[in-house]
Formats: sequence, structure tokens, C-alpha cells
Amino acid sequence: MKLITRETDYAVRALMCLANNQGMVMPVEKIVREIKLPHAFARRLIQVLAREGIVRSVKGKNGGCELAKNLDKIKLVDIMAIFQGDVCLNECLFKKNICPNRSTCPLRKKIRAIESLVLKELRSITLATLMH
Amino acid sequence: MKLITRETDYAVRALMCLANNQGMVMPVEKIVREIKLPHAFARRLIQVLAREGIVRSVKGKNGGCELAKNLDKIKLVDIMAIFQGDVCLNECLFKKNICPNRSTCPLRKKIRAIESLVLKELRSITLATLMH
DNA sequence: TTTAATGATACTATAATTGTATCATTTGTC
DNA sequence: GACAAATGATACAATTATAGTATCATTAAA
Ligand code: FES
Ligand code: FES
Repeated sequence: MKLITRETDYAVRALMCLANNQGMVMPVEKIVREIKLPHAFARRLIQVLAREGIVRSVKGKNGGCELAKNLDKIKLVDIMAIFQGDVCLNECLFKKNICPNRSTCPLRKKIRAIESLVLKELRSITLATLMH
Repeated sequence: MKLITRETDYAVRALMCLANNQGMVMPVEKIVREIKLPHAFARRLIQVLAREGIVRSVKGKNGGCELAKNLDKIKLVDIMAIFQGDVCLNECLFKKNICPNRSTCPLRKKIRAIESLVLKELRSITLATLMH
């Protein structure tokens, strides 16, 4: 049961890499050299981050990318949302018919509560936190 | 990002079904009729639960299965472990080399903390809770 | 004009999840 | 003992999600 997929993992690593070079535009090639991940995968990944406004990219020679926001504005949970969709720990175990009192169902409440806990924690993790 | 797979979901439903018929041995056929799930899938699922000692099964005519433990001894987290493996929300995002201070890494601590929270909550959910 | 970069996007491979099928074994009942 | 109704064990197939690859177009500095 993975909370974070490898793609998110890579993305965060790449972002940390950019964070270490703030102010400079860094080509994907360089990121790939610093953190070990497949080249083509990295390309696509950065393209997505650029489209999502997490990084700013510069085309052409001497191009590359840099963080588009402040470290403390880039949340882990947002990166997760981009690559894995929203954090949603299963809406209802028992889809309709088994549970007669859906609105007051204790399990439903519990799962929701767990989700809130996880979200609260995840929201508190930013690139700034990670770089400490 | 699913915390619970469909197999676990089905398993819990089936167990709740058995809980509603405590003291009686119930054939899988009957479970399948009560909660909607594929017959062959249910067969295999119950077989696993029997092997794991969650239900007790009776072979032969008039056979079937029943809960092997008290409602409050059957934890959601154990059913999850059987069908999905241990709850482990990603050991370390950055596998070695990126994080220099592995032992004090703040992210590591955070992820671990989230895992503990989730586990604590999950452990408190038993069949008894679910039947309330 | 060449070169080094990104943008867009289609494709393949692998693994996990979900679902199916078969045959053997057990046990109550006629 | 034969039959029927159940589980045990286990192999297989289908679908979906994740992980990874490849290609061609576009941009801009040198
Ligand atoms: S389990 Fe879903 S409403 Fe009760
Ligand atoms: S991120 Fe894993 S040790 Fe720091």
C-alpha cells in the first residue's frame, strides 16, 4: 500500500534538486545526472510540472527549468495530486446496500477521519520542510 | 490512492454477513446471495480467510463457515494485511543518496508519523465497531 | 544554420488488481 | 455405497495502474 508512487518520488527529488540551484535555470539533463532516474521519464515528468505551474521552463539553448514558486509554497500533497490524483482513502467500503444507516455509519466516519489526519499532515509538508 | 482494495472490501462485507448469522454455519453460496460479489472470487476469498484463521470452515454437506473469533478480535488492519500486505506508507521517498542525514531526515520522520497515525486509527476498527 | 534545450504526445512493458475455472476432498443423507 | 453439497488447493485469464520509452515539432542562443 503505497502512499506515494515512484513518479511522485522522482518529482520531489527533481524539485529538491532545483531548490539546490535556485536562481539558475537547470536543464533536465543536469537533473538526470544529479539524481538517478530514467532520462525520458524525467523529461515527461518535468514537462508535467511545467504545465502545472510548479516549475518555470525556458526553451531553446541554455534553457531548462527552475522553481516557479517559493519553497514553502510547493506542497507535497499538490505534487501527489498531480501524479496520483487527489488523496482519497476510499469513499465508502460498503458501497450502498450493505450499510443501512449511511449517514451515521461509524466506519464511514472513521475512514473520513483517517483521511483528514493524513491530509493535514501531508499539507504541512512543503519543499521548504524537505530542504530544512 | 486507495487505502483499501476491493478484495479487502469484499472480505469485510463477507465477515459482516457472517457476523449477522453468528452461531450458524453459512455456505459461501449464501454469502454471495446476500452481498453482491462474484461467486468464484468469494470462494477464494473465504478460503484465504479460513487459512488465516479468521473464519472456521466446515467441509461436506451442510458445511460452510462461521467467524472463528469474537467480533472485537477481528481488526480491519489484519484483514488488510492479509489481502494487501502490511500497512507501510513508503519507507523512504528518496532511497539513500539524496538525503545526507538519513537518521534525522525530517521527511522520513513525517512519513513515519503519518503511518503511525493511520495505523493507530486502523487498529481501533474491528468488526464489532463496524456492526456497532 | 547549427545546437541544445523544451512541448506535445503516442507508444510499450511490467506489475498489481480483479476475476474465472477446475479438480480433488470431505461429509451428511438416501 | 452412491449422490449431493459443501470446502481446499491451485492455476489461469483479464483488466487496470504504474513505470518507462521514443519521436517529432518548436524555440532560442551562438
Ligand atoms: S459502510 Fe458505507 S455507509 Fe456504512
Ligand atoms: S528522504 Fe529518505 S532519508 Fe531523507
